[in-house]
Amino acid sequence: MPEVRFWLLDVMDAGEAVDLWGLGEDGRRLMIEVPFRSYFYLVPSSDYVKVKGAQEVDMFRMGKRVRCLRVEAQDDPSKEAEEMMSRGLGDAYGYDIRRSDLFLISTGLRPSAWTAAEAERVSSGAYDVYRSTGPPRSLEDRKDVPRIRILSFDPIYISRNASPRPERDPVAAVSIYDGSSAKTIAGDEQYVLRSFVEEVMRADPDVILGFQSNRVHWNYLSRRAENSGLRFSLGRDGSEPHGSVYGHVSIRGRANVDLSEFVDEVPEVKLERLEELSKYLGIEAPREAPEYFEIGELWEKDRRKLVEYFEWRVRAMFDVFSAISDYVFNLSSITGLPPDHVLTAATGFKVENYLMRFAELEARELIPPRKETRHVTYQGGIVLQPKPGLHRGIAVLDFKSMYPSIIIKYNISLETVDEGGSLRSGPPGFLPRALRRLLDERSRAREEEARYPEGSSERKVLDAKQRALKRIANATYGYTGWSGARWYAPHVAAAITAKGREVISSVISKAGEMGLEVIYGDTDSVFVSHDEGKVRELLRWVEESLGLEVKLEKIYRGVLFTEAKKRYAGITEDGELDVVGLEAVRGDWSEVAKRAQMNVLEVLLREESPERAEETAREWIRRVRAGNVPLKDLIIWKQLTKPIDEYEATAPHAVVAREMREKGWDVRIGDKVGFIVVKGAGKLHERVKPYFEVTADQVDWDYYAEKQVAAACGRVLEAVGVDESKLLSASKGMSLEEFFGK
DNA sequence: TGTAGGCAAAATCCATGCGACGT
DNA sequence: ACGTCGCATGGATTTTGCCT
Repeated sequence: MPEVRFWLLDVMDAGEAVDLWGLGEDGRRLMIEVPFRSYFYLVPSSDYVKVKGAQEVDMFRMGKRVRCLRVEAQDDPSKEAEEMMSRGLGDAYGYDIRRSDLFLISTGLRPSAWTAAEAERVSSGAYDVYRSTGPPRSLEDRKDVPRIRILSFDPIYISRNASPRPERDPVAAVSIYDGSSAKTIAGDEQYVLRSFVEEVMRADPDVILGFQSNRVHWNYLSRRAENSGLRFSLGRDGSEPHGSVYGHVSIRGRANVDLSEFVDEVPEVKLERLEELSKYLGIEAPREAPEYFEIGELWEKDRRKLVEYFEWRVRAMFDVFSAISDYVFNLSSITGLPPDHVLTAATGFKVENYLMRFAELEARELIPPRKETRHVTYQGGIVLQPKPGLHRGIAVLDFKSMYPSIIIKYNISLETVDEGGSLRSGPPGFLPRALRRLLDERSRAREEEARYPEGSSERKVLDAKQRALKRIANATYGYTGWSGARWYAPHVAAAITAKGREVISSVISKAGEMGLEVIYGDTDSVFVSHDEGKVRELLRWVEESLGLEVKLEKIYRGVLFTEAKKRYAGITEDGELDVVGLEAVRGDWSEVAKRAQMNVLEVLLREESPERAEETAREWIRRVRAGNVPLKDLIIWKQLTKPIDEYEATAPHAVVAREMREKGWDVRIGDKVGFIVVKGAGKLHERVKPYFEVTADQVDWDYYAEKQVAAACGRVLEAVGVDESKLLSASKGMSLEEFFGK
């Protein structure tokens, strides 16, 4: 029988079989049908329990060997397993895993990686169809990525002074880009939608890129297509996009990637906009991008400019994808989640999918069913009270991957921690073994990476791989404390943090004994006076007596602390400024306050002149009082974290969101609401307006001077003995009213 | 379809107390 | 003498977004 080799793109449930979609070695696209039956394990309640057709197998439960029955499901494994349990036949495992997931978990096939299968060709057309004649297997050693065809798209909807709504507003145009030239299909809506479908079928992409496509566009376009009686055939087999589990949209035979979801992987990007993401990745973005509320107007007044912008967007999506695709594909093959699902899936599910694969394929550990469990909190890391002021010559030491290392070193796992929290000795547990594999693979990737020349594509791929492995390893501790996890184990999470507190405490005491001054510390880090010899000795001591790796992360020429934990700013020997936790790095402060604070910190740390820093702050306050700041620097962005009507307190951003909703703007959970504070009486929430409605004469400049700029600057100046009130009073200058009022 | 806990800060909420005022 | 209205005050609560 001939063997077909292909790069696995997606898996689809097909009743008695699963359909594997892939890119063939010969460059042709293909679909292979593989027969597959769902199955689950039953730990029988007694030796007399028999299940027809079931196979006896040895598995492990919490590290203990158990005899199990592997039961092939006739139809619905959940129903059949639950029925057996209710009849008292035993406990069932692995019955609530989606078929396509179970297929990947049990066969060890990896999406976004090479696969081989014995198969016969059934038909040949736009893509080849095969039927497998033997079990497919993963080609673990093959690491190249085939040439992938990509198409990006971005639709333009038209509505005036409100968000477009699919039941009302038509699709005016769709910009697309296939790597050669961007174009925009415009005209009558029927024509636009039909041409879009034709373009997709003609380009036949493996990956379709969009921004907010899962949340907005597929639903919008599908509804408009339905509305005009058009079949929206975008799948390789001509099927329409369909809602998959949890808000993700599936397009058969292609990977539907919503790039906006990548923002969750990058905490540095504070606003979920293509411009922000592009800038972060070093992709050129237009200096003045139109905002969503201007689109309707621009379509009427300056269509050329609008189209130019949308064509920039589809090209930028291409660039974004080429910057992140190695990472996405690696994350996909490590976790076993298909490339279009892996960004949509929350962290916990990424970890869980990896653990399930490890459980079934390597540990032979039974996979517990997901159940609703009450959330239990437990104690976390130690945070030291910082010594306030400006310190010179400070070394920052931190543990390398502290929690993963602790889990492995102290063998902390479900099998080794009892409910009381005490540790038992025993063979390496499930969690440590699963982590060990991730970390070993990561070291291998890093070693291999070093063998390739800087800038080579191999190096880039391996770097993406090691980052993806680190991401999963670091999230594993948190996973054990997540009440939604299959392997939810708060006592295990608590044992991990307890060990963490123990080791960091011993480092702190040792540093003190050695005569190093400890300035601050948080969870896995300590800030100490930088005495080179002693620091080196301390590092050696930690590695020898604790068996954990600590590194000299940074040396600050100067570092500034206030009395607050988790907030500081430092300057390194080579003049690089770090700002941590302070307003300047927060997404919910106005740009003017952030810039002013950053400016003050620069003067404080670079010039070490509190006087000049104070003067800098005064200048900013004067500028703001004079109203000499562009409006966009006054916007305060806050995320809507729940439905507008569920807020117990009258939060300013919720008030603005409600107002926007009433005017027809689509404001949803997760959206960031931008507002500006305007003049007026009463509470703050009575003086806020959507940022795009505010004019300069309405702005409450005093609010920005006092509650934003002075507050942010005062916070850092307080560390060098300058009082915020002094900052305000001296620069305020008495108004005439105040003067005569006295 | 939610990795975790620890933390700062702002705005709002709410109980409390005080004085002024009317009956 | 008593009730209550308005207002200030200060602590508790709500909310967000950061750090590791």
